[in-house]
Amino acid sequence: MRYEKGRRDASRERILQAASERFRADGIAASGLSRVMKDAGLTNGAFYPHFESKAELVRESLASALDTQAEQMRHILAADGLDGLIAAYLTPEHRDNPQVGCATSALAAEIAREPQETRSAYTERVAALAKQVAAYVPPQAADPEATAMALLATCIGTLQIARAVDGAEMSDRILAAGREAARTILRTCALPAT
Amino acid sequence: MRYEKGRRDASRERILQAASERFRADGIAASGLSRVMKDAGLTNGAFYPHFESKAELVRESLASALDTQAEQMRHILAADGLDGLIAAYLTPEHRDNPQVGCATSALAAEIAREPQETRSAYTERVAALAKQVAAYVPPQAADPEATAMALLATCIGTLQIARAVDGAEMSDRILAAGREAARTILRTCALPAT
DNA sequence: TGTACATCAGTGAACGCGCGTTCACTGATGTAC
DNA sequence: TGTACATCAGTGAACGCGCGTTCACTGATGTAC
Repeated sequence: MRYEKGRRDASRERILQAASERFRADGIAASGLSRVMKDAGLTNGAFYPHFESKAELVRESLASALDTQAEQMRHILAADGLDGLIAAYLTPEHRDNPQVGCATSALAAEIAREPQETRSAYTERVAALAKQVAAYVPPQAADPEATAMALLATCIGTLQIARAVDGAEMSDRILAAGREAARTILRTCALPAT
Repeated sequence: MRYEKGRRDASRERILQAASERFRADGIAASGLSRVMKDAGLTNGAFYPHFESKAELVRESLASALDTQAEQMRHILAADGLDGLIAAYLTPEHRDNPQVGCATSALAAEIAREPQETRSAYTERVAALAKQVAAYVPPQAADPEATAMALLATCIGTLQIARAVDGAEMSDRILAAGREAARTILRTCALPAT
């Protein structure tokens, strides 16, 4: 090794972290590689020894963001269950900091336009997330994974609309309505079927 | 008039229509004006006599798409109520044709990054849509507009995840879970409070 | 009715810029002796 | 322990390209007489 052992890996990690934040903040298409590399403390040309294309960076940084998110959710669920997850997800803080928030909320529409390999990596992780959440859904639910998926969808849709509207008051009301709806889904799946 | 009366307006309308479809299909940042103008059957240079910037086109075409959507929803609600709306929104057809579908599902994250004027135009229309939907929410609901908003959020989040994942089977299951959750929100808001 | 003119929506080439990508080169470090 | 060398992560200029935007010009049409 001509540089300290692990330097290459550390650089790669910094690029991934910078990219995943930049993409969530500004969108994938609107984010240039030069800016990402600058955020990572490197220059343009150092990109290609680490990744073969922007598409690969998108796939890897998305996977990394989703893995981090899964771990954070695991802690929240273990500590405070689904009510804790809803309360932590649908907050003004999460709304106002997309760059460190849920990748699906920030990027879902762009992920849908990515190549199959990226969408496949995304799908695996969403399925795993749903399984994780499903473990905390009341056991009386007919289909815990479907309930988990719907709960996530409600949270994601709510956060996106809360981000898109202008006016703090309306945005806060949207968050509150989303929290209420998410809890409703939870409460109702535990009731006897009608 | 040197050209047929109304020709200018017709061109403007074609540009707006082409833009709103292109943006929903490929995203705002990833869509070039040259391509939009070509879709509209015009050349590059004809853009600026109609709009002062891409930002203005985004604002106008988004407003146009949302107005069209509001009218379509009005018809669906009048004919089949909220169950009809849920059934029409969370379909494979809507999922597979974003270019003519809900602008929020296709563009929410990008709208959040637009200038205040655009977000304000968006907010007005979302509020109007929520009012429209709220009129069909069971009158026992504590806050019909909040329920309407949450219903829309659930539909939007579900459609986005269904578009982002790969694998038709999983995507179809997500749509089904979303339909179920949306109906749950509706049914439950009509129950006496716990 | 026929002709000359004024109008202006639309044309298409060009601007500077940042994009994703390539590549010849640098220079800090570990290794060999 | 000191010196010469090999390595390779990173540098930074350059590539062609499409972006948003500008502008001198065209030519089909309505109007004036």
